[in-house]
Amino acid sequence: MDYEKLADLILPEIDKTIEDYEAIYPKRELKEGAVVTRFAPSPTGFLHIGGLFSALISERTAHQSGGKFILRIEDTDKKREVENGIEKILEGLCEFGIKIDEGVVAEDEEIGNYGPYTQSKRGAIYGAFAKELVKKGLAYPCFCTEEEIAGIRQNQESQKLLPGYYGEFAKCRNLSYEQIEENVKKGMPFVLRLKSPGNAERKVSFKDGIRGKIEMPENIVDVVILKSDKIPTYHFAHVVDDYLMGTTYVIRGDEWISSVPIHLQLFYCLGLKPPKYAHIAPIMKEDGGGKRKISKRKDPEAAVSFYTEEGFPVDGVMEYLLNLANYNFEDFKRANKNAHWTEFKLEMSKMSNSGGLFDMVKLNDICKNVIASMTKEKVYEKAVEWAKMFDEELYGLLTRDKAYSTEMFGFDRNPEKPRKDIAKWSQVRESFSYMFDEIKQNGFEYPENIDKADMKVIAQKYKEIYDENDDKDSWFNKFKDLAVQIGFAREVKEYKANPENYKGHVGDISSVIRVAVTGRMKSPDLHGVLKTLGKEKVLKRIDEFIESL
RNA sequence: GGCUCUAUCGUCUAAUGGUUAGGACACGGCCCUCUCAAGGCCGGAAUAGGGGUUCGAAUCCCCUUAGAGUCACCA
Repeated sequence: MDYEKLADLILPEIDKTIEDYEAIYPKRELKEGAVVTRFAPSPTGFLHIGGLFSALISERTAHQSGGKFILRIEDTDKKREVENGIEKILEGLCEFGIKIDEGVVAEDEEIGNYGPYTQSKRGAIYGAFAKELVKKGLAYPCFCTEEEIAGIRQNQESQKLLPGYYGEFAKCRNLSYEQIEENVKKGMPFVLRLKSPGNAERKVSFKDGIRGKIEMPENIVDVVILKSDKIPTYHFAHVVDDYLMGTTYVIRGDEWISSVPIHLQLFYCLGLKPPKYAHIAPIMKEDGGGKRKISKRKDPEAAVSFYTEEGFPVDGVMEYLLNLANYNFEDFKRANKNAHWTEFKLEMSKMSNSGGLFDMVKLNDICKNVIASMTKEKVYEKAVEWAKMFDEELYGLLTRDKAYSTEMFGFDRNPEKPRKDIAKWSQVRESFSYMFDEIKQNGFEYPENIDKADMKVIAQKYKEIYDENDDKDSWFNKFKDLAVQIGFAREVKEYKANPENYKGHVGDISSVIRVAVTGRMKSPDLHGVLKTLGKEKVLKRIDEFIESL
């Protein structure tokens, strides 16, 4: 058959060749060891935590090598597309500090010399590569209907054969030029299939960056490369795009691992050199004893917006992801307390090759540490940023008196042993509610071991000796003096040694004042709380407390 | 079902033929302490099962079991 003629028959509108495009997109000049990676999501909804993970791995791999990180949009399936899909992805990446060197940077904006980076705008390019395949006799039009394909499949299943369009089942493989021409002239829809040169007896092997050597049977299926609307399938688009864009390292989810033989074959048929591959395990979720891939539909925590809404610090989420990626990230953090996560050298070989469970508890811990290591000014800034978006009332309260709020975030924030209580900004409201009359809950959590009469005495007497200017030592000495005055032990130890001699101890004095002022039994450093609250609030609250008794 | 991958404390994992199988999170106890948090110390907790190979196996091989992925004109 005259394949040149066939190519012109089925792809008449294509007038450029692979060489033409190679001239438009020349080979990149990269320094030794520099890697080009890409993140290539479909705009089918919000950015998934697994997507962020994969983007992070790709971005790190590129940037720590001095290479480039590309964002490509794979919008070849219009049915699944979602409104603002691109924007949502961009927003998510930006939020978490993933920097894009090339590709789509806004709904209708791209940067870089290897574009367009949106697959729906690359039709002619795929056409050229497909036409080349037809000319080589390595691709052919297939006119089979959905029903026919289903029939073939059923037949194969009943015979327990490999399902798919291949070998003797590939009817359209052997169509003559005349038959094809007739079908085309009749306007019959067709797809373009690869005429697979594979042999199931032979193996292909490749070295995966994470899993090492993987060996699989060659692909023998005549996969579709161009759908009936001339839009490429993922397989074909991947090969064409990553070749032309100069991707040197394809990092993607491990659901692609079993299609590698197809991709390798496509590169081979086109006479192109394939990139390196690394397939990362998905993030899993515990589900009734078993585990399953974290799911967009069922799990709210699958969306990255969940983390921003909850107010997990961005760096905490990234550190958690890095921790999931490389076990030695923890060691790195221990050795470099104040280092930013971008200073960590991610190693592909240290990636786990089975999917780990997403551990919200661990995320919490990491986020607590991240917040604990911030200055009070930073905490203020971040908390305000979050509140502005998600808690208007809190935003108003925090910004009403910046100095006050900043002091509040400074409670127990000493550099050696920083207080670790909040993991996310949404906890600020509850944790610091007592600092604001507007959100302070009513009522008091009375200590159980102290008589109400004693509480009253303590509160009244404390009012008399309270001086908002006391430093911490003299402030606490007043508690001790007061304790002794009313038959409580000056030191907790004295009380423990002879409990029968005392009604209580100095700790009980502070408990009463703590409850009077904050309403609760637990609080950070009481001296700091009183000082920040200020004389007016303190006295008013003590009065309210006395009245409540 | 075919193909591929995986299997170490509850969880994430370290130990690439020789370790009392290590760490982190979580959990429990003690200490410190005006409460809480933090911190310090201590503790319980694992090589899926069965066969080999070897002086020696978590590690290599085989089988079993379990889980994951994939087998579209979806990505």
